[in-house]
Amino acid sequence: MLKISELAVLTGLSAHTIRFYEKHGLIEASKRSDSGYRYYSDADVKRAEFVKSARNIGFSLDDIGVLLSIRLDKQSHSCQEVTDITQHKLDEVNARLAELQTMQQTLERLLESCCGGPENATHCSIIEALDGGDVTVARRAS
Amino acid sequence: MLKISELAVLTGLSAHTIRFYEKHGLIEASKRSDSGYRYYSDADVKRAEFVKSARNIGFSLDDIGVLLSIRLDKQSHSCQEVTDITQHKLDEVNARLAELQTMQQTLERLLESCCGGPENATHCSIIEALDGGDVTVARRAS
DNA sequence: ATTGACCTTAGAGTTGACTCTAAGCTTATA
DNA sequence: TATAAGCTTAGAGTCAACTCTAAGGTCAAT
Ligand SMILES: [Zn+2]
Ligand SMILES: [Zn+2]
Ligand SMILES: [Zn+2]
Ligand SMILES: [Zn+2]
Repeated sequence: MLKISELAVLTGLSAHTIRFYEKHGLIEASKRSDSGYRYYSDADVKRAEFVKSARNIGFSLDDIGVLLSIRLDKQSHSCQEVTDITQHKLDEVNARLAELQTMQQTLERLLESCCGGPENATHCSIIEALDGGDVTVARRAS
Repeated sequence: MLKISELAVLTGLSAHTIRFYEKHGLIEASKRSDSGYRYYSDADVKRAEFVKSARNIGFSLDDIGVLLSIRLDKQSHSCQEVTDITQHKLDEVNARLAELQTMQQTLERLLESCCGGPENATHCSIIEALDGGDVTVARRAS
């Protein structure tokens, strides 16, 4: 049975974050000492590590809640439910990637066009480009 | 001289957002009617379009404030100041791109491994992978 | 017995960029 | 002239995921 700071070291989450996740139903301490201290069993640790893994991949806390409920009762859930969540996340990631790639290209193009020197910016092609409005549009969809 | 809703149509920003940007020093209405209505000159429109362009590229409102002050007095600023901001933004974009690409790969790998079918999830390789913790790590740096 | 490190809680604060509300003027159209 | 559409303000609310604070209780070691 680990104390919260030990679980924190193990997972790389802060104790604050662990309590925060508990409040949102993601992590549990199966035991409490008489004084109220949280104690985490092996199963609790596994669960916390599951949460951390899902978080690392980029799943939202809400998604993780659903994934946890599937993990907890695999019999009552299908692979399709799991792939639905995963595919949806991938779609989000791809959409954001496309936006960022457009931004990247625009920024690179702007950097190439500007001399970057110490002289004054009266001739600056970046300022000109922004003034002209001839920059590619790529704004957040979500 | 345009009213705020006309500027909104022109820029694609909402009137709310235009007022919000004004509060943050990004957009100005050079005239007000006796009743207090904002009126935007051609120069104001250009400025608003500059802001919109910079926003489209992904610059933060703070960055845009700096870019505007350079635009306003090009004599006193250098191309280097402009490229510094641009390069810094590009660095951010590249860092986030790397994270998202890792997420993308992991999600794709997970999706390939799962049958996605309607049968129950007792054998689900996605849940297994999250349980095992063998997922690539790619979390936000900023 | 006294440090000092660790734990508890409820709840407030942070970030960035909006987004909306309420209450009340103003202006344009019919 | 009445109705609707549009404008004003200050200020509150939203989102996600933390992050921190205050005030106090607990525990291990000296
Ligand atoms: Zn130059
Ligand atoms: Zn330049
Ligand atoms: Zn399956
Ligand atoms: Zn599966």
